[in-house]
Amino acid sequence: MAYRKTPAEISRLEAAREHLIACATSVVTEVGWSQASVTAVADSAGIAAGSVYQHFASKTALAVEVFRRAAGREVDVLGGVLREPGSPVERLGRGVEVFARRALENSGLAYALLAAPAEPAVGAERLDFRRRYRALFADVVHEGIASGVLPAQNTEITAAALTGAVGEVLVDPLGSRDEGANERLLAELVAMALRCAGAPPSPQHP
Amino acid sequence: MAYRKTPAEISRLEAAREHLIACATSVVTEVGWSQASVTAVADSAGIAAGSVYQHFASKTALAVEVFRRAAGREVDVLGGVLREPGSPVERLGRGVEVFARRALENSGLAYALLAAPAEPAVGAERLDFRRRYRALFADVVHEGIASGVLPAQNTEITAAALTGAVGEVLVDPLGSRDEGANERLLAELVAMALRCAGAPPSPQHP
DNA sequence: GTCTATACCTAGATAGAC
DNA sequence: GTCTATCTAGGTATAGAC
Repeated sequence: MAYRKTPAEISRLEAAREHLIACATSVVTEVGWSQASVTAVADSAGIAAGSVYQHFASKTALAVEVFRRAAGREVDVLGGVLREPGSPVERLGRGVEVFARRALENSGLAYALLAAPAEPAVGAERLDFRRRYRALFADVVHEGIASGVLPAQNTEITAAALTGAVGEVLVDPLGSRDEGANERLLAELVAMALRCAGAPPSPQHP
Repeated sequence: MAYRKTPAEISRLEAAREHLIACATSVVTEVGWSQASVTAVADSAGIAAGSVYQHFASKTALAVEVFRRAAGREVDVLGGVLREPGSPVERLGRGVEVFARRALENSGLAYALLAAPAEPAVGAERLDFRRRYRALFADVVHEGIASGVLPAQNTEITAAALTGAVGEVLVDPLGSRDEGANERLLAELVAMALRCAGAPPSPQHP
């Protein structure tokens, strides 16, 4: 009679795998993809380098999994915000604010997702990630055009600009990093985003 | 009596060095930083790998020089366009158009300068490069505000957004690559940039 | 299943002949 | 000064003991 894994064994394995992914994510967040060697990740997870290969066929496979998990969370959050009630312009503003706020608060991860040097396989995931971000923004802009609150425009370009703008501000943080400065930065980013989409100037952003 | 290099010897050496830089630039443009090994660059220049070290102390030093030359040219071109006669809004539009056009026409180089995975030393140069681009845009936006044709805004953020937006469109080219599409893309990028800076809608971009 | 030890490969850099 | 040949370091992946 063939041996079968018990549920307990399966969940132990999965837990180990999840732990490895979580530790790898931390390492990448702290030192970037290029410095996240198999040895460094294994050390962080408290296992031997060789043991990594019990869970992933290659370092690349692990890196891709790490990227997909983190990117998926960010896309889900942004998607959720953009689907909340409100006018397209309000939702667009909140979406940009949430995107940027999360990036500022966890800049290591944001940098890893958006810009940090990485191997080609991760680069391909990154392209897909940015496309999904742009698609989310483009949908809201499109809604705004359809409902007449935004002028006609190439929604792909506006969405790409919003993604690129937040990324640019993030990668090379402007000015100081104190709390007040971050809040002002966010407000000004949102104002810029609304202008970019063609929303009429609002009294609170004179 | 000590030996001195003759002028002819000096210029021959400099010529060899320049040739090496030019070939390295080509290689980087074609295959990116990470694939531009010393061997590949030396082959391209028609010399042995070891001979590279007659001209540069390390691969990193060569890479930095390649980056600085190319980035310096781009900054000079953009600076020149932004200083030509015209209103701040006109100049801003032309600047974005020139930036994007050059990037589209030589996308390999633009990608290498703006986004391609690279070693840390090149990454540092890239940060500086992007800062210089942003400073140029920020100056024109500032002029526009001072002369009353643009609304008050954080010029650093607007400038960062313009840089990021063009980079984003560039790194993942939208749509087809035929001539007409490129021209439409450029027109729409410029329209987006002017909205982003808060320029009033013009009749030619309804 | 996990560890230790190691094989293997790539790529930067160096030494010595010519 | 340039080439050929080689050294070395760092990192992925594997083999075999436990």
